[in-house]
This record gives sequence, C-alpha cells and structure tokens, in this order.
Amino acid sequence: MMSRDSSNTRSRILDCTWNLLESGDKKVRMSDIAKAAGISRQALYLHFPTRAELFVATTRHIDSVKNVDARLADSRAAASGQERLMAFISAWGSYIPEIHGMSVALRAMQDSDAEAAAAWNDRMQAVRHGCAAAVQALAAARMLRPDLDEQAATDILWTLLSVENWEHLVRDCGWSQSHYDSLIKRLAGSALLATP
Amino acid sequence: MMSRDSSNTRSRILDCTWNLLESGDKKVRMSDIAKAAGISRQALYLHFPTRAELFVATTRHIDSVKNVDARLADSRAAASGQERLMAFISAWGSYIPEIHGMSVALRAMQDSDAEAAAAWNDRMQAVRHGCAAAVQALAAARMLRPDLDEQAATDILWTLLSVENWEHLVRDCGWSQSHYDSLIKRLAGSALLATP
DNA sequence: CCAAATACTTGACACGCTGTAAAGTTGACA
DNA sequence: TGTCAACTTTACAGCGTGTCAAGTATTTGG
Repeated sequence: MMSRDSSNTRSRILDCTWNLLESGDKKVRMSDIAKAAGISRQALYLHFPTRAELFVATTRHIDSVKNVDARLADSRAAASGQERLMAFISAWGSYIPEIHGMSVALRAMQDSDAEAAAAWNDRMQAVRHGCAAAVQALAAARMLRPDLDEQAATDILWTLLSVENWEHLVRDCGWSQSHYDSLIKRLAGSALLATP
Repeated sequence: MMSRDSSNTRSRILDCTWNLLESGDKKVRMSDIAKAAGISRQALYLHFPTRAELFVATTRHIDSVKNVDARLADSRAAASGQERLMAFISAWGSYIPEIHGMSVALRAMQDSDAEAAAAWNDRMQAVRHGCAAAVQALAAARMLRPDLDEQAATDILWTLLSVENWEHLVRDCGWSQSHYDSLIKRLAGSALLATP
C-alpha cells in the first residue's frame, strides 16, 4: 500500500482545482491549487506542465465524474422531435451550473492561451453537435419552421443555450434554474418550431 | 501654437487605443498603444494612471464620438409600444459591432481589475435601463404578455440583447447584422408580446 | 542489505507585463 | 534668461508562470 500514490495525488489535484474554480474565487493561481492539494507548487508542474493543461485535464475529470455524455445521450431517446429538443435543452441546461466555474476560468484564459481556447472551443462544438442533432430530428419530423434551414436553426439553438445566457439570467438576474429552463424552452420553441 | 499639445496627445492616445482594440489583436499592451501613438510607454502613464483607466476613458471617448445616447434616445420617440421595442433593439443591436473590440477588452480585464469590471457593469446597466423603459412602454400599452412582470420581461430582453449573443451569431456563426437584427426582434416579440 | 527508482521538497532564477521613480531633454513663452 | 510643460531614457519593484538543479524520504527489486 502506497500512502503517496501518483494517481491519488493527481486526482486530488484535479478535485482541488475543481473546488477552487467552483468556489468562485476568480484568482486561482498555481500556488493556490498546490496549497489546497497539500503539495509544493513545483510538484504541480511534475503532474501538469502548464496551468492550461491542468484546467483542460480538470474539465475531462469533471466530465467523467458528472457523466455528461450519458446525460446528453439520454435526450436522444425522446420520442418526438419536439420532446427531443426539450430533453436536450433540459440536459445541457442543467449541466451548465455544474461546470460554470470551470467555464469562467477557461474563457478567461482564451486570450492568453491557445490551448485553453481550443479546449473551450471543443466543448462548445460538442454542444453544437447536440444542437444540430436535435434540429435534424425536428426537421425529419417536419416540425422545423419552414423559413429556417438546419444550419440557421442550429445557430439559434446553440446561441440560446450558451453559458453566457445562463449566466445573465441565473447569476446576474437571480432566476431559478427551473425558470431559466422554461424560458429557454419557450424561446427555442417559438424560434424553431413550425406553427401548424 | 503648440505642436505638442496635451489634449491632442490625449485624444491621439484614445484613438490609437480604440483602433488597436477594434483591430482584433487580443494582446494590446501599454507599449503597443504607446508605439501606435508615437510616444514612450512612460508618457502614456502621464496621461492615464493605469491600463484600466485608459480603457475606461476610451469607452467614454467612443461613446461621445458615436453618440450612443442620442441613438438610444431616438428609440424613445417611437409611436407604439411595439415599435419602440423594435427601435430599441435596432439601436442597441447596431451599436454592438462598433464597440465590440472595446467590449472584449473590458470583459477580459474583469477578473483582474475591479475598475474595468465596474466600467463594463455600468455600460450593461445602461442598456438594462433602456430595456426596462421599452418594457414599461409595452406594459403601458397593455402589450406585455400577461404571465410576465416587468422585471422578468426586462431580464429577458436584456439577455437577448447581450453582446455575447451578438458574438455567437455574427462573429462565430457568420450571420449578417440584418439577420441578427431580425432574429432578435422575432425572439423578443414572441417572448414579450401578448398574443391577442 | 544495497541500489535504483519514484514522488516530492527547497531554493533560485528567467521572462513578460504593469506600474513607479528619478534625472535629463526640448520647445514655448514671458 | 529662466521657468514651465510635455516628453524621454533608464532603472527597478512586484507578481505570476514556467524552468532548473540539488536534495530527501520511501518504496521496490536484485
């Protein structure tokens, strides 16, 4: 039995990074993370070569703990095109608050760090693919507004579901998650659905 | 006649700062601005004590050049509540691209600089007041959806009109300004207007 | 039991950018 | 001639990231 296991330390670092980011303190320095994990700042660099790579690894860690893929996959099981759209909105919308701290940190690094920007971009493209799939299901069921092509509809849904809109409503305006959820569903519905 | 006038230099600095920010180069350092303005980095600090205060002064400079107050005020002249809403959306929506570089810079400084955060907040609150006024006009004309109070309606309009939504659609998705404009109008209409 | 590998520590330092400080230059103006 | 204002050059402190080198436990294998 190893009291100081490399993989234990690694996951402790990731957990501490996650906690610090989610605690809302904007200033999360390498030394803060090291202190929280009970190691020296240099030991951090033995596990993660740069701050950006540490954050990228933390996003992957959060994803695996929270099982985001499975959650989004569930929305694919919905029966009708409309139900599927709403299920996707619920799934992603309820995931946003759980990754919000991470999201703020990654976006703050976008200007200074290409890798962080790429990581955030990747995640947003994944959401976009989910949007595109929901839109495609809508189009297949002939429930997509006739004046929209699939691309435009995907753009709209993707924009409505942005983390920034969640921040505006929930964080800045004090909306509850359920009010946020029902507004976005209503907006998406009236923006995308054909009115028979 | 003074070939090196203090106020000339000051406005040259502000213009150069504006240009650099709007040119999209993310890294706008004090030395970059100094070089562009043809003065030493230290002379910059004679005019503006910090980078944040320089950027705040630049926003005020842009506002006065672009006459944002007058533009937003025009929307108040509209006849009906609905026309006023649409005029406000057009006015603010068409202003966003002109201050976009500035907006990116100010938001990037939010974490590290309290003054920059306050400056950005101020501007967003000004937009919010415009939203609130448009919503109030809508309510007075009994055109506001009955299930919305004025506060919630203001939150929604303010969120729809966020710079981030413009960025998503126009910058990231390649929408034209007029497509952006008509989408936001449609969304705002279906979100806020009573259906008689 | 010795040796090597592993995981970490301490201390020092280079770099880039912001902001400060001090002493010198230039031109206008009275 | 002297002074003031605007600006210059040079130097340096502070902070955070990332690098480097040398040292210290603890474990593991021959």
